[in-house]
Amino acid sequence: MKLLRNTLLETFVTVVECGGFTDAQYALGITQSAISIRIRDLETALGYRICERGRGGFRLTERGEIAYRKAGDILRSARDFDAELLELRGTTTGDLRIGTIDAVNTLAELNLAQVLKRFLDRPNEVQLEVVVASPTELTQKLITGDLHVAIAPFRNQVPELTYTELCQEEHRLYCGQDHPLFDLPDDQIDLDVISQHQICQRSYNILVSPVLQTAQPKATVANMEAMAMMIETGHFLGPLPVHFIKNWAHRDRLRELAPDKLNWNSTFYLATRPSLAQRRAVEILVQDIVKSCKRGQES
Amino acid sequence: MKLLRNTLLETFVTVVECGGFTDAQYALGITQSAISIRIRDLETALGYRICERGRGGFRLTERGEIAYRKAGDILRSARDFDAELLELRGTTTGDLRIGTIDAVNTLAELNLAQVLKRFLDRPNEVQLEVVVASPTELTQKLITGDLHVAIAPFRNQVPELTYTELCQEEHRLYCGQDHPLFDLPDDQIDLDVISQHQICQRSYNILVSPVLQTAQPKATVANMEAMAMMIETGHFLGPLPVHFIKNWAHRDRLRELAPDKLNWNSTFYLATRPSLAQRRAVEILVQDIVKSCKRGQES
DNA sequence: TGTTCACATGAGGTATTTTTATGTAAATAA
DNA sequence: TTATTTACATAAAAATACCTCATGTGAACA
Repeated sequence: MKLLRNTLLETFVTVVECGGFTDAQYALGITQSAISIRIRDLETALGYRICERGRGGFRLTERGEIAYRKAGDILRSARDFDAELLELRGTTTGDLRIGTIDAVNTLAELNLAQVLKRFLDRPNEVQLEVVVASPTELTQKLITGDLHVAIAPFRNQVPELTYTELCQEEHRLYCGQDHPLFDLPDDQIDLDVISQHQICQRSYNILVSPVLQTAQPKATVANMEAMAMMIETGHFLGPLPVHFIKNWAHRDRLRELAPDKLNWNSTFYLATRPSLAQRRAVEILVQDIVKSCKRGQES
Repeated sequence: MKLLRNTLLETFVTVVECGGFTDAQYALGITQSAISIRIRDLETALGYRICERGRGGFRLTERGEIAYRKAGDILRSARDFDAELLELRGTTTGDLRIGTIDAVNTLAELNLAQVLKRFLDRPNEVQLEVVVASPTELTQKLITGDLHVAIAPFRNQVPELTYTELCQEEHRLYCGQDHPLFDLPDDQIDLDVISQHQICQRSYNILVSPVLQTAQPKATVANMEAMAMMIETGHFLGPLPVHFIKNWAHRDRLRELAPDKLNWNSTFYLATRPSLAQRRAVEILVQDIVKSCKRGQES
């Protein structure tokens, strides 16, 4: 049910996402002619062409590009508006857009999958959407309203958002089985030896180089699996979360290096925009997450 | 022309503002029955009653109150959205909501009336709205998008907004003709004498008491005319902008006190939200204001 | 050159919305 | 008490908007 329905804008956005009228038919549940008319009407209202279409392919015009972005924004806030008003009725409804960094599913203390399961088990009409991005992107998306909640090790906390501490994540340094250090006995491995080797750096979160005082890292990755793969090549050392290794298929092909000397902790936070915390759906999910984390730490 | 037209919400907001269906007919240009149906439809969609109506008078329910506020917000941002998309067409259009503190019209260096005149003289379809409020309220309204630009002596500047310095405003201390100090020769008036008397304090802006080290002020006003009237009672001394006095009808009934020792300057700023500065209408107005101020200072 | 693809257009029908006319209930007046 | 007015609700008819179906058009491609 839609309070703030706007057929023209919704059509436009769907058409862009489907890459043309023909496919959008099925997404919108109307015929291609209806779409054609709606887009024409929108263009008439705007006074300029928003997209080129036809046999040559579908393409947004320059202005159409801007219009598309703005339309997406306003439709998102319209959906939130709907949800807010409908929740006054007593039901839990609307979109719930959650963001995390990658590889959170193996964080035992949090157990996000379990939390989501519990949330979905409750009677509600909420539509979940999960986005994976870097902490910086998550922060941005929270502020613009793209996301309702996000979970990540937020190092730079901004005043617009509220943060709740969730749990710790321990990182250690690893090498692959083809790496020269793989077969070296423990007593021959110290920081000096380690610092002779190339490090693969994650583009956010743990910074290894300062501790080891190695040169600029030759490789940078923005994803945990990518990091694991780079390490598996045997060319790089790299930090990985302990919980991640436990679930990594080839964990026997990786070796921890000086775990007692080299380990880093990052704190995971749950972030929300205070104004959105009013939404019942958001409220419930946040409580679920926090509760799950407390339980995770006790056990 | 409306891109994001929402008949139900617009009807609701108008009905609330008109205080009932009957008056809203004329505002909306439809019959009372249509309004009745629209409100019923909105209530059906929401699942709860938003207002009590009938012979006993019109009244919002508790939830209706919340819905009304949220509806106002979303409609405002919908209008802004419209304006942004329509301006891509090349025309200058949309709402332009300006906020100031009171008594800016006599600020010779700024000459806001002249600026607005010039703006309206240009060919455009912009709808102006001017709001007068305190700096704190103006800041709030800018952040929420209630206002596009505001002019005031912003002492507490927040990072969400951008500020442009405009001009200075000089305040001096005055007394009314019935005040004991009114007829005292200049050489008998010094800070000690002055500090014996009651001060009328403005609820924001110039703080007189710290300088004079007088007791807590007995009277507080939130408006320049109110201040002038309090001073005219002969019971209070109070600060007023010099430019304001020049245009005050009863300026011969007021007397400046120790203008060489007691004068305060406040700096006027123009504040906008960076994201809104993109709007052509906002851009043009801001340029007009800044230009007018520069001219004002030269002459 | 003909065919196909992706959209545009027009006629006709269906849905939605509005108006007109009238009904109802509460407050006020007689 | 009863009549009247006020403010809104409702039903049916009228008007309008919207969609589908059938068909047209023009660019790309075989």
